[in-house]
Amino acid sequence: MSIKYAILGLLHYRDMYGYEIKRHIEQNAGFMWAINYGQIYPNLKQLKNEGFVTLKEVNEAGKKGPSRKLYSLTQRGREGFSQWLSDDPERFMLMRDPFFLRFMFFGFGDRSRALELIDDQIRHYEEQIERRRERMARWQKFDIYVRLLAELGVDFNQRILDWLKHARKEISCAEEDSTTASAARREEWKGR
Amino acid sequence: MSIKYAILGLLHYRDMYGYEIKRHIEQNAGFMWAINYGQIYPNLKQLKNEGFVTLKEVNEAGKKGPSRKLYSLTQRGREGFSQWLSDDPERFMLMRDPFFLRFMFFGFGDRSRALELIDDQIRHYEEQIERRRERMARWQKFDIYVRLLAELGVDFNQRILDWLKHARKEISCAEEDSTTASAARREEWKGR
DNA sequence: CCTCTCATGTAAGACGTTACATGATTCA
DNA sequence: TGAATCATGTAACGTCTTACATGAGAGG
Repeated sequence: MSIKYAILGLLHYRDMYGYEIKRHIEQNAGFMWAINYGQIYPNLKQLKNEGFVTLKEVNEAGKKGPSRKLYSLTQRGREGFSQWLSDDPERFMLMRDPFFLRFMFFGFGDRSRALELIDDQIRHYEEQIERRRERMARWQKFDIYVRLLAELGVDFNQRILDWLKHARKEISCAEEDSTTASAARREEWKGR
Repeated sequence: MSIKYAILGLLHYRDMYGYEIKRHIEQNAGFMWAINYGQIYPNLKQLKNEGFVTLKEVNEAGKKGPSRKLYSLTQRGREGFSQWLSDDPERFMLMRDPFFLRFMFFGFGDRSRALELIDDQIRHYEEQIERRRERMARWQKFDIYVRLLAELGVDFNQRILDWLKHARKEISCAEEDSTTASAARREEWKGR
């Protein structure tokens, strides 16, 4: 399981509390990690029981917002993390996406509905790219690894968007000719 | 849950048995779906109980290989699938990848080990691309949607490989200068 | 006063993975 | 005879998601 290690990783920057960890992961690794409290809090508890983190401080409510539990890395946590970091990673990427799965079977459904869903997807990725551009600045403060990942994230978004537009064109023109013209369009997309 | 719908989708092509369904998903949707028997067989059972598929035929052992259970779509299955296909998809893509997660924290570990892991990854994606090229021909027999997805899969692989090589260069040259030269290399990569 | 954001947590259930059990056929 | 592949399945375990419960502080 790697959420634990994601938490340990973040605690290298500074001591944090659960709510903050979630926000961090969403903002900085949102393109590869969906996270929720049902994962954060039980994992923090377990990490504490295993001696990887300690509860450093509890800000009681009434001072500045509600109570917070600040967690801190222990030596053991640092060592465990370090070990994990240099292990061989287990599995490789799966771009598991409910839209792509549907897409694979669009041929068994209505073409106009397929085009609608593609348009929704295009809109979504356009917004996504906007939001990501706004956040680009914040990543410049991080180290080279985080910046490189951010670049990859942006590039992926743009690629998917390009592909969606290419696919849309390809599909809506599917009648006219199914070999020559479409092959030309495929080349056009590849050439970017 | 969408594995059920992936199964219903495949049964649109022809009647199939569990083992065959797994093989199909691995070969044709392997870049987005990891599948195992622990999912296939229980799901087939459930689909049968819900009336989406029927057991059409049982090839007993001893004739041509071990016994097979051929499943077939019912009218209800066709309708349910059709409904799902035109629904709005729920979530969006996460490229959840244990390597990328590690990568994000390479700054807290050993740089030479990081470079080793990157090299392993480069090797893996190079092999992956080779294998995918060999399979490219088989996708030409499918409809436009499957072909478009296959194109995306290939493109993604290539993109990740390019990025890994770019990252490797960037990291191994990280001492010399941390602003001018790296900015130039970043532009170089973006410009492809 | 009411709603939003901040903050912590739990419980139930859905989903996915791994390991195991079984047995036939094919090919070396 | 032994190993590989084909074929079906289950049980245990781990992970993830969803929904719920609670309550303080800030701002309109």
